Amino acid sequence: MKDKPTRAARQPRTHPSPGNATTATPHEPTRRRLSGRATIADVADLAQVSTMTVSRALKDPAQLSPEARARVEAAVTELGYVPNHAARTLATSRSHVVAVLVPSLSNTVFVDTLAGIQDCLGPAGYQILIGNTGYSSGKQAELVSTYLSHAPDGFLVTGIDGSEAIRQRLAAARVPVVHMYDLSRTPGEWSVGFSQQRAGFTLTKYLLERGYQCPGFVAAQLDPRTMQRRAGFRRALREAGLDPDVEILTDEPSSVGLGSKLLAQMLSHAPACDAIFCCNDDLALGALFECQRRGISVPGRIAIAGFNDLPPSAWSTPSLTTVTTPRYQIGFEAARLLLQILDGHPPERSCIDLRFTLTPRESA
Amino acid sequence: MKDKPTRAARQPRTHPSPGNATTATPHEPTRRRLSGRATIADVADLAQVSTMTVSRALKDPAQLSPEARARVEAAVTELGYVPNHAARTLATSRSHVVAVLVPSLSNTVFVDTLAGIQDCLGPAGYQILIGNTGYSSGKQAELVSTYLSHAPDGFLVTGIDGSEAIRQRLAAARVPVVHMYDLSRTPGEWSVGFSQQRAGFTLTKYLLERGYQCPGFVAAQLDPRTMQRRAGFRRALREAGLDPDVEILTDEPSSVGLGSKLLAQMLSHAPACDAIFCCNDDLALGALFECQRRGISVPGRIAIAGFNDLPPSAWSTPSLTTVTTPRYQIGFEAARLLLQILDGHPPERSCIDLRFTLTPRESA
DNA sequence: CTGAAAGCGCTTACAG
DNA sequence: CTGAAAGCGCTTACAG
Repeated sequence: MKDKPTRAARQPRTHPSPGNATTATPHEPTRRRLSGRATIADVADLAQVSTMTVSRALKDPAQLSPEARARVEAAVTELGYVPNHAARTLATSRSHVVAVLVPSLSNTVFVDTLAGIQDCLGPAGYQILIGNTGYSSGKQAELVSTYLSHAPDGFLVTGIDGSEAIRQRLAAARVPVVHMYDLSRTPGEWSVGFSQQRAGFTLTKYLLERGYQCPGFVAAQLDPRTMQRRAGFRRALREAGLDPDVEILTDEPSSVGLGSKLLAQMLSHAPACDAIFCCNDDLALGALFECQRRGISVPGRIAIAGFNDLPPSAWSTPSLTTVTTPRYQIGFEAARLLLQILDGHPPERSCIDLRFTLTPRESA
Repeated sequence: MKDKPTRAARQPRTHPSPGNATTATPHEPTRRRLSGRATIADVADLAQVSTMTVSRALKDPAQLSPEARARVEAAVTELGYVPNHAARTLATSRSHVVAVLVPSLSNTVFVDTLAGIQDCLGPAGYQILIGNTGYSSGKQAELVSTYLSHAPDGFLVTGIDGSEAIRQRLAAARVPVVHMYDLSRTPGEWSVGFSQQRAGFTLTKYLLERGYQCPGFVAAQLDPRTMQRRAGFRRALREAGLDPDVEILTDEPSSVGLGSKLLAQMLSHAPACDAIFCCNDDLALGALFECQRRGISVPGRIAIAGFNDLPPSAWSTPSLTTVTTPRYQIGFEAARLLLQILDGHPPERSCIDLRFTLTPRESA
């Protein structure tokens, strides 16, 4: 009696009658759980092997004898067996979930990045939990806590930059974190992106080379990446001996409508401004619309440049000069880096620079 | 010996020394699991109650004596205890995960809907898994399978419309499904949205009332919702005794650039066309850009109307006449409906009509 | 109001 | 190449 295995004691189980070992023979309906799904034990019974053998068949079929493998495979398809993730997670303490924190989804920027993440992580069997922080560090902290309870295997984040407290919670949880979009200067911190500062510098240089005398900087949201672009703008102007303070900054959320508004402000506060560097394409598009509304010629009276190269920017009239950013690649490579870390093969460089491209078009 | 509880047999556990029952007294470091996280057993030990009492304290504190509750609460905060979702899922066969299938994230339409879903489901303790089907029914089938293995408590879907096979897999899994965006005509099927057909009809009627003689329909992607709008367009033209066949349809993915291209096609194929109904705002914006490029006056020579009222549409020059859709509300209400179903309190009506609004502006 | 026991479905050493 | 046992961390009846 004391040798009776736990499994049998836990629950009566109907077995296929011992006689029909061949898969072709019809057998009694296999017992299912409440969930309605077949379990690994059902497969094992039907295939006449132990649950472990089924487990092995699933993760490394080569380990089995051809016969056993064939029987397990047949049982799996016959029962429509799908592994239960919760059970696997509990047993392995690997959730195969990655938490992704992005500051916004309202333009295509981070959506492209998510696509890259999905394309890398999906085939590797990972699910992603997407948290939209709305550029708020309170929301960030909240999401980190929530996701931590799901025990993700890793985090992919944009814009944790602000809060030291959040960084510490993440460190305490000993979960690997890859930062996206900017290049980290903190040693030992993984990052995939490009130099926001250099991108801002490059675009501004371009404007100066085109002969604009008084470029201005227009920005909203004012997240750290935007501020880096601004730093690049200022550096270029200073190097050229020009006034770096022609700027309109607001922490309102970025939008096309806001771009219209900010263009108007720039025009009235700095009438000499002959070119504006908008910290993103949405703002630039709004600025362009406002110029059209007022009959102001672009780039004749004022040049307009954006940032990111969103899809509409190539089609507006005039088309928008901008900086093309490797958004999809950032997601894909950040995910790939995380996978390498999780597999115990971290690369040497902790900081992957994916670069940006200046894309001159008609507006500047 | 045989009475030794399983837990003790499984793993040696260090208890706080029996003497110091008060929470203020320092105690030995509590044992943690490999995962590094405290477990319910750790909390139980520290609070000197059973694990079940902790479990109760977490879900219904009122059930406990004030003393026990206080000790559990103190232990929870001291250990930073966070419940393990995988264990809870396994024990309850409720995953607290909802799978959401959307056809695209590349404009703000479904992003708004996701926000609504999050805002409803997040506070209720649910996580969402977001699947982007890319308007492909193959991808749909794939995502349904993948997500089914995560045993979501429910599905929120847009555009399963196509495949009967997918509908059946979902039905077989006995998981509740709420359809979003159109109103289902299939009895017993939950849906939250508005009548796409009526919306198409209403916008077309408006164009006719404004005196346009030869409206045309421009559409891409050709998903079922787009085709419903087209049906509304055709009905309105037929009722007016006009030719409903002025149309350019393509199954290419929708984009601003494509809008420019399709406007050009319409102009050359149907020179008499004096108003176009674009099946979404991206297409309409592209069409507008193309008119600007060609120096064609809008709405003078040709009127342009869009669909959805995306944020830029209010700001273009001219601003875009369109149909405003309750995208956020659709997500929120669909999620709320799902929650009601999961709680065993389904509403009587299976079909929730959230309506649309005609938004006339400058372009038509 | 509180607890002992068994179970959820899987995997990890450890044997053989 | 294959299996018995124990464990992952929680909850659900069932008792008292």
